[in-house]
Amino acid sequence: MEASTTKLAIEQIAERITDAVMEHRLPPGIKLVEEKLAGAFGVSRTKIRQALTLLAKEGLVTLHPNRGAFVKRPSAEEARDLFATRRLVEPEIVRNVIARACEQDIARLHQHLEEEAQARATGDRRRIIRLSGQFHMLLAALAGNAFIEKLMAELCPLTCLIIALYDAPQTPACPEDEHSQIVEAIENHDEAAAIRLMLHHLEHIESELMLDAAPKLDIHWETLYG
Amino acid sequence: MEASTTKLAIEQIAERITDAVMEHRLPPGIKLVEEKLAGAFGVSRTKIRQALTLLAKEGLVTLHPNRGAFVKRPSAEEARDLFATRRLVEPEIVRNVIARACEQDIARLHQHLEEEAQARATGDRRRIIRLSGQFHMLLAALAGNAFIEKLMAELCPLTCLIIALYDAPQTPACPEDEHSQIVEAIENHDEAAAIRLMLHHLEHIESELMLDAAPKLDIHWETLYG
DNA sequence: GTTTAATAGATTGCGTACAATTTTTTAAGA
DNA sequence: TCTTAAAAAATTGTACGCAATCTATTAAAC
Repeated sequence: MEASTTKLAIEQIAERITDAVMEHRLPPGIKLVEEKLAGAFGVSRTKIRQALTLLAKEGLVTLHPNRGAFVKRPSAEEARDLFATRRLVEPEIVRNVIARACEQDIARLHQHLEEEAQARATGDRRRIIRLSGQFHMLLAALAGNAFIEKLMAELCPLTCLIIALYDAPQTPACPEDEHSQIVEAIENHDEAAAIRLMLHHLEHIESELMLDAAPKLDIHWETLYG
Repeated sequence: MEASTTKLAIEQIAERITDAVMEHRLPPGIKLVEEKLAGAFGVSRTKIRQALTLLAKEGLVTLHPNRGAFVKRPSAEEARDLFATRRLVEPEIVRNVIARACEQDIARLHQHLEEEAQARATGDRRRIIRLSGQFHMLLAALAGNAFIEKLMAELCPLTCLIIALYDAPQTPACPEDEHSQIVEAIENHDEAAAIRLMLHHLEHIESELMLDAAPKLDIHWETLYG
């Protein structure tokens, strides 16, 4: 979130904030002060304001009138709704990717798996979380339906947020090879297997959450800039 | 779109513009000049600008850098993607509504059907189109999943836009009783029938579009304020 | 008459300033 | 010491103004 030399468009600002949320650098509930962001990005508040309305529409940020913008703290019910939506949509994504992915698309998937492996190897936990989300965004992009792609581009960052709030602290970042298995099934055009693996993967993530317990209350200031 | 006395929030401005699009008062491709809108709504351009970025994120408006905002002209491919998405999502909506709708919810549905009938009786074509879209938004709201509700709140106005672009001119507004039949099946907790009727309804709408022909090119200035 | 260039006009992009509101700090009272 | 009240500081909401850009008009050249 450092100041940059080139002028940033509001979408880019929103994207940078989204990345920070996905990497758990901006924890749920934290206040996003406009002036601070303006300073950090080297633009005026006007642009920050537009980026924040964008993120609010996206659902990643909550706007309290006269009180400011806060990174969303999804409720347990929202978390359940989110996974229900993903269970509905992602099998369709898998179907479409199998039906229309070309070699280049498959190559991109492999390249992404490589990045994930690398992040795991170097123990870069933040990057692992973000890349795990972005794997599903990439799949959605390859499915060739702009509406579903856009939906997943909203649901994945929110999923990262939910993990930040409800994940058991000792849980390992993400199952090592579930993404690879899905890609493998896609390559083999094994629709049934790919869907089964996808649903298993989603249920796996959701099951490790503690949605019945109270969400983590306060912000971990110590590790915020760790 | 007349000037109002109370101060409008940007969401309200966006909603008013959305309604105008749904009623085909703002046709696809028309330019939305910031100053004009600011005058019409009695606010400064700053707020209009935020409303437009919101609508652009929603997909109802296209933003051309330095050239302004235009009501979107969805391509045939986007139209097909939209209906594919609706065919995926709306059966799930029907399932959820059947599972969890209370009497009050059913009453709201009947109330809406009444409004539609009234609009049909008075021949208010604009209102019919908007209400037809809003029926699906209401169903989505009753399904109890915030993400699906939000998705449908974007897809329905876009559907109106697609109808404006690709509908055969002589087509009657909307099949008279398909909405009522869906509500009836929901009331009877007949999931299979409700889903079948919903899919039939969607296919009916899509089939009446001329997605293979070139979209209507220019704006009907004569009927714009009719 | 058509094309090209130059000018004038309109519109968008964005920073800034100020009012309205909230939050924090300080002080007084119980 | 804990409440409550008042003042100060910080932050948001919004309009305004100017620079940058695009569009339309006019004039010139061919």
